[in-house]
Amino acid sequence: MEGGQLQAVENNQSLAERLFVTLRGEIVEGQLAAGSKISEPELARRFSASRGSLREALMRLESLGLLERRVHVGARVVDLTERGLLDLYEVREALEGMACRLAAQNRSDEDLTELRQMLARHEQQEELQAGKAYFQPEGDFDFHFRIVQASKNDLLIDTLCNRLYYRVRMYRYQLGMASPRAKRAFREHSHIIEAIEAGDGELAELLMRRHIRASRNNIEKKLTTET
Amino acid sequence: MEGGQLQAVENNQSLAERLFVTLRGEIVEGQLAAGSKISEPELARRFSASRGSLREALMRLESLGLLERRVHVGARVVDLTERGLLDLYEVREALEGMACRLAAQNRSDEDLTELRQMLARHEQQEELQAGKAYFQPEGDFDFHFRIVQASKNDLLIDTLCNRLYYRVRMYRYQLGMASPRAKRAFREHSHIIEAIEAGDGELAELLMRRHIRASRNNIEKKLTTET
DNA sequence: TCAACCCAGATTGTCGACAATCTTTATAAG
DNA sequence: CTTATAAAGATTGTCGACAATCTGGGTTGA
Repeated sequence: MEGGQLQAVENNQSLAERLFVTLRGEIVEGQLAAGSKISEPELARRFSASRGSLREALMRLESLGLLERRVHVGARVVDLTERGLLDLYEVREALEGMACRLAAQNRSDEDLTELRQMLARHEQQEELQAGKAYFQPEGDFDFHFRIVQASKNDLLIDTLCNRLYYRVRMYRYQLGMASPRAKRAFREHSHIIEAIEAGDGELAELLMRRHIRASRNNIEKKLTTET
Repeated sequence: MEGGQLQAVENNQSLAERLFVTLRGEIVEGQLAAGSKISEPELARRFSASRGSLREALMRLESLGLLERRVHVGARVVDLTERGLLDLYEVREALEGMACRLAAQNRSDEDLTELRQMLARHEQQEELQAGKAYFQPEGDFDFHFRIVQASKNDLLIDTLCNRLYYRVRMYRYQLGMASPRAKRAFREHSHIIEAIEAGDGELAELLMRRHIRASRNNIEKKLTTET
């Protein structure tokens, strides 16, 4: 348990905000173990901050669903369950499907060119490390992320990119989720972009939902056979 | 601006929690006007609470999307825009559609009987006040609410019932949304329940999405003709 | 031996005060 | 008269201390 370095982030923000960002990272990457209890005094000492500022950060983490607080008992990091992971996939299927439908309607030309560039980069990476058998996970995130932004629905963007995003990353880091085969994921992404370019929202939604559901089924199968 | 009565809620909760619930109600019903600035010292005095406790309540409200805070500037109640209302419908279409699909799979027998009872009550009410031309809005909420709970997906339930729910109510109260015709809404609800009972998730999702999209289109048309 | 009760220690909730920052108003220069 | 500058006032962010509550261990009684 090191003396904590606060990330610089943006220097002009509030202390509570920096604490929030730092702790969020530690929870996602598992340095603050899933299921473990949070001691306010201890964490406050570790960052040389007051309990008040720390508490503000904790409450933001709670609203992200990264920890649970109970009155007069304290905060615990959420624990990762198979059920929670599968639930998350179902919500993503619904929301990202809708995001694709809307992106096909509302995308700007700039959105489209950026998506195409991103896809090209992924293809290069894939060819370079063809043997490596898995996709850059961050690249996959970026792709989904970028599509959501093209939907132009602020509530949808906030829900997916600010609220569910970190939960997804937490599962990826700590349950080391099966990443779909690079080749197949690449082709699916490619088809989704084509549907978006063609303005076919119905197809774009269908493809994205199938894409996400395939991942979910993959995980579900792996979990039921392993346990 | 009255001296504020804190709702009893549950007496054994924290002060910040009670402040949160009270303020949430005032924002939803418009007593704290949309778009208006929040003065921490003023509100704290009004409830005879410290600024610290009040700030905790404000932060929870922020995470509900009911107010926006900017560093060193303060909090404002969100303002209601047509765009925001339409965005909200799109997110609900995606999430409640998925909730219906899952409810068809995962509902308990108890869920189903409660839904049927609820529908029966609505039919009675409707016959009683047939001329009144509009549905009890709370009844409609309850119906959607109850379906979501039958989905058994905790993340979905939390997102819809704890996060989006109050935003929906806020728009209903303050923009006095067009409530769909009672007769038609009732029939649509009835068909949705039948699909859920039959375990036909695909149909249930389709019907719910159509149901919500019809409301959205109704609003959209009304807004574009009025302005 | 086991259960209920009680006490001590620690943790969380709440408060008031101080420091940093923003907004507004008044002033002065162009 | 307009614009820029600067001081004053108010608001927000941060802190440390006190009160209310929970947790764990020990004691007492059946």
